Amino acid sequence: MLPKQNRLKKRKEFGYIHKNGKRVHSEHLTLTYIESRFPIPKIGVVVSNKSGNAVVRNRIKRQLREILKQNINNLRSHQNIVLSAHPNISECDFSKLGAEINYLLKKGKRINE
RNA sequence: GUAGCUAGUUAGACGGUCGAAUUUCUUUUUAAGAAAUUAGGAAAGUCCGAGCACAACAGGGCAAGGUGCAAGAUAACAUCUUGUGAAGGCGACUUUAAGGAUAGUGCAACAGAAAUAUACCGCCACUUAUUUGUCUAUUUUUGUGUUUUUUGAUUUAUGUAUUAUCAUUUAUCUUACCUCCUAUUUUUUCACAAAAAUCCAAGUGGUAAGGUUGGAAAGGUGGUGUAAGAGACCACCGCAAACAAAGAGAUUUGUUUGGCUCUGUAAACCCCACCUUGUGCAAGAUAAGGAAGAAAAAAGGUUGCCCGCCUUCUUCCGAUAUACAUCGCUUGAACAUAUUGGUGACAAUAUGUCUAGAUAGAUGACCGUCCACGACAGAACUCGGCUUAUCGACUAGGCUACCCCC
RNA sequence: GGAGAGGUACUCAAGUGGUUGAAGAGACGUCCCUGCUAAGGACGCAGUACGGGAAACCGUAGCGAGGGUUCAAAUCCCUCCCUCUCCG
Repeated sequence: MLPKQNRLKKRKEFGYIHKNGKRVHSEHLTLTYIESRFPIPKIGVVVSNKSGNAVVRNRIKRQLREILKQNINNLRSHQNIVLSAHPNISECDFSKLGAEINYLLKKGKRINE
């Protein structure tokens, strides 16, 4: 799990980021990000109801959070990130998800060089 | 040994690295460290029943809805247990929305003479009229015209037969392909015309045996009986009612009586008996109000309606603004073990335990080893059930049928 | 988490037990009309599966799926599946 200070929590925050943020896409994921005035980066994960039943959705969320946790020290400060999964996400395994997230973070220039 | 029946249990294991939530303790002061605990048999579907919370849920009536063999269990139930009836299985055993159709109403297409009541055909008796020719029907003969095979569908009759089926057979319709394509004759079928022969009507009453249907025709089979017939009578079977016995009861057994009353449908309306206030934790609780104006008849609330009951409104100003919070929230019809009572569901007593409580939502991610290679699947206020999904593994000094050996 | 509504042809849909060939409209296909197209007109369309037949045609199943009640179910009852809406 992510530490509590790094989580996005409020419904308003998710709505604001979805409305005003910039997006980067890959085959199974979408990364939405926006600048913020707090130095600590905050991350939220979204998996829709169409991806599968509750067990599948929970496992995907855990795997995505685990990958983000490994990269959290490399992330640039002053930003909020929402990672959304596409409905066919259940095809991917752990290593493929990690590759996709790295690709997205580099493409969106979210990582400290 | 094979095939089953019943009742249950379980739902990968071990190790390493990195993390999350709750509680407690310690140190430091907002963080860190340690320890303990951290998802199921269905957590699911939300199909029933309760707790709990709020709303004057006081109360009465109507409407609406639910349940439906008996006795019991339970906080309650559309649940469970033990029995009864019915159905299925060689059997162990399983399944069962199983009250009332003689309280009333409705519906029952098509077919059929007739659909819950009738009397069309037929059968029988009696009375009246009466042999005539027209019509009609049948048969025979003659003449004219059409058709003639095969397959399929529908249909008539006969035989076997309880029916069904099967075999033979009659007629009509459909027409691909093949053969012939000129004419004549014979036979058969149908249509038309002519001739000859035969039969003929109406009414009253009795009867429900027979009449190609249909899911269903109002007891069945055989006999007696009769003008013809009939539960009109008899034997056996079946149905219904009353009585007696057994049982707590559903019901069972026996005896007597009955055939006027008697089709099916209540998962159609309905009747009988019993039950139901509504909304649902997004329930709800915790806060800051003040001023002015209107007002006794209306408005609003209380369940769908009526009675009844309860409350009061409008405007302006201001406060609260991470209320996106805290509580509700987990000690409970709880769990484990033992004893006792009960056929059993279950209950009582004793001892012990505290065993998820998140809020973008924790209970995990990755790696390694082993095996049978891991199914269905994720708590969201809490319980009791039902239903549905599910790779497998295992248990019972349990039970049944068949086969083999002693 | 809680409360509801619906499912009939390619699409929109009618049909609440009974001769049903399961209305109707659009779309689609064929033909007519026109020098050509559009519009218009006619016909066909529960168009599927299985069995029989050379064919015409006949029989059975089929209204989201599976059971039940009934002589008879798209319709009545039960259980599942799918879609949509509302409650901060």
